[in-house]
Amino acid sequence: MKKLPQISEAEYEVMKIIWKYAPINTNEITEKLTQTTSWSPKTIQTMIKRLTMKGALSYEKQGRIFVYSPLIEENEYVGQESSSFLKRYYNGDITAMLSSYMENDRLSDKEIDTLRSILAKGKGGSSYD
Amino acid sequence: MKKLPQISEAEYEVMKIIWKYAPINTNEITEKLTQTTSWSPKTIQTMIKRLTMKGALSYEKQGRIFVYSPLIEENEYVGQESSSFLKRYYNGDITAMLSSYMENDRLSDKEIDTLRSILAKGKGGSSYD
DNA sequence: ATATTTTTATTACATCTGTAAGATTTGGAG
DNA sequence: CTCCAAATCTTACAGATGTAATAAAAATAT
Repeated sequence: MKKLPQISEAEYEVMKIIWKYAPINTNEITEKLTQTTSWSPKTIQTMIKRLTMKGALSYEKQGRIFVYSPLIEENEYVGQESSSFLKRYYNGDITAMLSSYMENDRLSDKEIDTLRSILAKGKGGSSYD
Repeated sequence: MKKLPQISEAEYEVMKIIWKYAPINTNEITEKLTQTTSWSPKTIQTMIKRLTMKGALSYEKQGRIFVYSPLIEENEYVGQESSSFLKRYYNGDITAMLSSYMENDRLSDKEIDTLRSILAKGKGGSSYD
């Protein structure tokens, strides 16, 4: 697997918009983000620029404006971040995370149910031989 | 819940040692960390200093040396980080994370089994009334 | 008491990030 | 063809982080 670029927290917010709406131009990105954040258009501009420099975005010139598309997949990126998060805080063990959530009562009954049914779809129950 | 200090990635490595071995002095911390990292003792010193300034560590002078103890709980800190991770990447929904792991075949059979049994301990199965 | 060693404190510096302002380029109006 | 408004590019700057080196303080040996 190729090495994904390092994306900061604020940059990630920009990526989310682009993943959702690409191809999308600067103004549209700015419009979406000013609704959910307090960033100035200049700040958003900087984020977009940095993301293209980092190789996270490609753009196509359409007349005067640039239209952006992601160069990395959301799925892949989130997967990488998840795995590095688990490694750092749970020794790479997702069962340890769940376990900790259970023990600290951070799961609602509904969530437990949902998790059970997600896991039920797995390859065979544990009672098979 | 009180606001925990912001701890960087490298600082967190230091915290892990202290959580595990506290009360522990500088030399012992340095010894442990040079075994697992490539940091110079000076660097480790800086981390310790910053952590005390941030209010993550307390120390007690024992003659010439300082002996450190954590001021924040590992559990609490990891919990906070987990929750902010989930919020950022899975909209705060841990079931979404698990779901994504299932769908991308990132769980081994063994892990699925373990997860099932962790969840089995929850309050009543979904098939009860 | 003083020199030496050990420990802690101060300073350094480049990169990354958040947060923009200012400069420049260029497509479109006239 | 020229000028303007819009879009992009360059520059700025403070705080956090990684990574130490240097300076100062203090305890111990002599």
